Amino acid sequence: MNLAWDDIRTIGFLVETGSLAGAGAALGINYTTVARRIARAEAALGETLFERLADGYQPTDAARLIAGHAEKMAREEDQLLRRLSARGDRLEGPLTVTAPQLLIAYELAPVLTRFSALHPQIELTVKATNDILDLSRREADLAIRISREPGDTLKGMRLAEQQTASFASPDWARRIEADPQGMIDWVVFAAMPSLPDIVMHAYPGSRVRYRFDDMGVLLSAAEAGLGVVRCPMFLGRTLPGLVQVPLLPPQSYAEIWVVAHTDLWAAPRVAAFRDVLVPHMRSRRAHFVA
Amino acid sequence: MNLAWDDIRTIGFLVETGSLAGAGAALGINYTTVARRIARAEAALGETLFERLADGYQPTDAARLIAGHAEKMAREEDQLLRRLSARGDRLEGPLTVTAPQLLIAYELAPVLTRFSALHPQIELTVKATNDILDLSRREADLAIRISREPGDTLKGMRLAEQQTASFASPDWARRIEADPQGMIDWVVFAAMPSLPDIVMHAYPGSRVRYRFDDMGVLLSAAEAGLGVVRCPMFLGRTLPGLVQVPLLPPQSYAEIWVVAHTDLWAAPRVAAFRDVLVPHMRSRRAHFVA
DNA sequence: CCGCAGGCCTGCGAAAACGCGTGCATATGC
DNA sequence: GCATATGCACGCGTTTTCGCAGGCCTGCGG
Repeated sequence: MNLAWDDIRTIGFLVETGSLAGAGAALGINYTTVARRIARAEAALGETLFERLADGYQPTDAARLIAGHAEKMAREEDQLLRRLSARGDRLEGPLTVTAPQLLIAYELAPVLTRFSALHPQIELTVKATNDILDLSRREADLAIRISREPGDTLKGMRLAEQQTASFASPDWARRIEADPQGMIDWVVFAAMPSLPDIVMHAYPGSRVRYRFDDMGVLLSAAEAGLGVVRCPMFLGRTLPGLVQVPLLPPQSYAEIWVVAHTDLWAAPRVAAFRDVLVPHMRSRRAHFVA
Repeated sequence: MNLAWDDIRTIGFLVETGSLAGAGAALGINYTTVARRIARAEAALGETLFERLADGYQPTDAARLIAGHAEKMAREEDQLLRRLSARGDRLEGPLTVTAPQLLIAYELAPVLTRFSALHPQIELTVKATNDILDLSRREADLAIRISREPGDTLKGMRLAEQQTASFASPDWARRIEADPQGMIDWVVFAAMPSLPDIVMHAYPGSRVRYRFDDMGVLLSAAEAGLGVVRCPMFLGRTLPGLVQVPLLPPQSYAEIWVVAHTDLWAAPRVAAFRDVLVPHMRSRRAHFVA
């Protein structure tokens, strides 16, 4: 009764994904190989680990037990890899950074360029996504987040405070100036239930014209003149097709933070990135507030 | 930079044993394979893990770091295997029991016979050794120990109290009875520094004649008439060539315990063994004390 | 000085593991 | 009712991994 560690790992992935194909993709191997490893593990244990059903592999209690321990072993591996990559004082090798798309596109691009120029030996991977990647699982080494909390086992540093305001195309801006009490179209984020009371009270002609579930599209719509948008100061100020309109006074918004796992915070590559990022953001602090 | 779990495990063994051959033996694989896995891991990490020296593989800091995490992963695997083997309500499969040689030879043999007869489906392995096997590492499922403490993460049950007394060949017994103040030879355990004060005081003719580092040999020497021996009651009473002599009054000695890891204590196979062991020992309690 | 043992590297052939393509079963949608 | 997508089993050929045997180096003891 001997169980290979790689088979334990495979069982964990299969329980997690629920299908041979899913586990294979996650492991970067062919699904046939997953099936063979399961068969081998079952033979080694003399126990059935999965029921072969029409819609996939259904784990037995034994498989779930193994998966639980595989999870813990995987956490241990994560920590090992973090510590390994934190070692070594050379500024070379891979570095993965994540940040929201719009922040990268309109604010951080110069930081990336400058960093690459300064450290050509570091292979920089940028994950532009609004998803909160799991830094414990090494989905990224460093994250720039729009959130007040650095997170659980993470170390963080505040880069900037932010405010939001209302922006619109120059055409809309002129119209509002001419007739503040007239009809005003807004384009809003899909999740937002309705316009703020303060707007409805001061500008009763306001109405929601469009909803979008993507901030980039939302901003394009505003630039195209579909209506007024509420967005962070830095976006409204940066986008060429938008000007600020006085419908909404500047409101406090989530701060911008840079965070990394405690194990990696002081690692040379991560520190080098911060050394470019932090001065840049410090010099642009005024850009994010009214 | 991807590291196979089996390679992590291999690195752990190599750091622990210090040589390819040792790690290979511990893993049950050819040492050439160990060398290849190390080479593969080094390539994957882009880092040297071992210095190839004349007297073996010397781990670098990185290898030691990996080995530390491999250790934790191995503990996790141990726990997994314990829990897996504790599952299942069938009385079949492997069971490993350890106990001191002399206890097995002179006291537990009937227990083993009876257990095998009762549960022929259970493949019983008996490790007869005075070494304290690590039950956490699954070196055995159940241990019978002569010690007052069940141990750390173990669950235990006292089987019997014990006393020691002095025994010798019938020849020596007669000689002592005839002339208690005459010269009396003792055979003692190598570790014991000298005869107890109580003996030297009441029988000043006592002297240490031989020392042995093995209890079995020590008893044989006493049976052969080389001298008086101090040993547990049950041994002196059981061995055909020995009779009790009044030099030493019965003294309290370490108790006999049965212990198992908490995870395994209630497992069917382990419980079944206790169900044979405990009544047997209970019925023989008087055998172990004066 | 030389044989020997421990420890390692290398090349070769066998064995195991792997990826791919094909085919089958079931569920889903038009 | 038929086409399609998902998910898996099986067989084949290839790649990788493994064990084995021979040889090299070093330190040790006769």
